[in-house]
Amino acid sequence: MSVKKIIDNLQKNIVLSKAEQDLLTEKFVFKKIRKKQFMLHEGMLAKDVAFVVKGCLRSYSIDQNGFEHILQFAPADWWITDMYSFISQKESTLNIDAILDTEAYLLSRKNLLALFDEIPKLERHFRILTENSLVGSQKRLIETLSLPAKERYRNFCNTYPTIAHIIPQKSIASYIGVTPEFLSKLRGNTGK
Amino acid sequence: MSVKKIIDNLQKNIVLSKAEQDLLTEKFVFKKIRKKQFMLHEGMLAKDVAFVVKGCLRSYSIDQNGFEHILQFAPADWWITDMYSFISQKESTLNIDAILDTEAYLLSRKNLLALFDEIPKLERHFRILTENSLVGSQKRLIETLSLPAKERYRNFCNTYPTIAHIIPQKSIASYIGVTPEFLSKLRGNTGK
DNA sequence: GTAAAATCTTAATCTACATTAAGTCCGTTT
DNA sequence: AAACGGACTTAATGTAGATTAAGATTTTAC
Repeated sequence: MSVKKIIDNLQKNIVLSKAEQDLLTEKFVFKKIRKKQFMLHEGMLAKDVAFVVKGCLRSYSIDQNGFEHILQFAPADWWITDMYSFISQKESTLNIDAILDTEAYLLSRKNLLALFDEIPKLERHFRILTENSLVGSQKRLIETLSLPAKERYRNFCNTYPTIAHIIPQKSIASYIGVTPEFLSKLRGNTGK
Repeated sequence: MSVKKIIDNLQKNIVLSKAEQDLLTEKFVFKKIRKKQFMLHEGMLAKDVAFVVKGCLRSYSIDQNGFEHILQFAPADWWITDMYSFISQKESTLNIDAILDTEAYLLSRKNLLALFDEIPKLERHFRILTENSLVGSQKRLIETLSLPAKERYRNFCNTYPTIAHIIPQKSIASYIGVTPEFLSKLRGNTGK
């Protein structure tokens, strides 16, 4: 079963006994999310964090003018949620939906916090996970402030090689912060 | 002594016994960093994380064209380091220097990791700290992608009310991602 | 399998912000 | 107190990327 993928992910940072592995896996709920279906709607509470084993989810906000801005893609082996809502349990500002047919394991905030107390070293894994997310977010922020669109596109392709040629280009445009028309022009130039 | 400020900061998320407080505080090193002095140079290792008790530090990168991009300000009660270098112990991509005469307590990576093992609940505090930083970084990323410069300036003033009128305007411009000339024009419009 | 809808491309025009440059107002240094 | 460099302003000109619009191509739905 693909529960193993979660265990493998956790064991990147910590070692878990068989008993601990069992305790963990029974808290995850398997779910299929078909293309265009939502895992989280803006204004709801982010009850769960998802670990994707197949397909791809994305998180995004919608601005005053109705434009989407994609914060994160989550292909296989990535974690995704609305961190703000998940940790504060206040209304989310993000939407999360599937851009491909997706399979994921969901873990509720309540169960995660309970697991932190039952398996203290689990807290280490999620601290490290969050540290790495922070570094990634800061790196992207600096890039957004300092690099022109063409290089941000190149960086996107390096960060998400597995989905760069599968997902719609307008999603990539929304992620790197340009219009689909402009991205189309950029790609036309280089022929890539 | 101002060590108390660190303890107060930590006790926002966890409760510490007197013994634990003592164990902690002896690991922190007090340091004065005068205006324009560096705490970290690009290419060095970020050995320490700093907790600022007075003044203000900033972290920033310098792009290919020599322009500065400020990632974070750290006035009193804020933590600051180059997270990438601090957690990976690879060469930093950021500089950290003082924009005001500053007093801070430094904690080395080595001592922090030792403390995580000696006081497991400390890991919780830093997980939560990192979670909040991540939420802040993601919020700013979305804002950078979706809001015009004028509103990003307003948001800066809300995030850093204590320093908005003390630090040079060119620093604010570098943080919100515009030239000093354009920020000057923005401010001229509203008279603020 | 075909119609409708969504996505992608191309091109003309427009705008938020950058660049350049010149001048003003500091706070420091000597 | 003069001289200096750094910070801020103003204004003319330049440009990366937005907007609008129209057609071409691919995907989805029935």
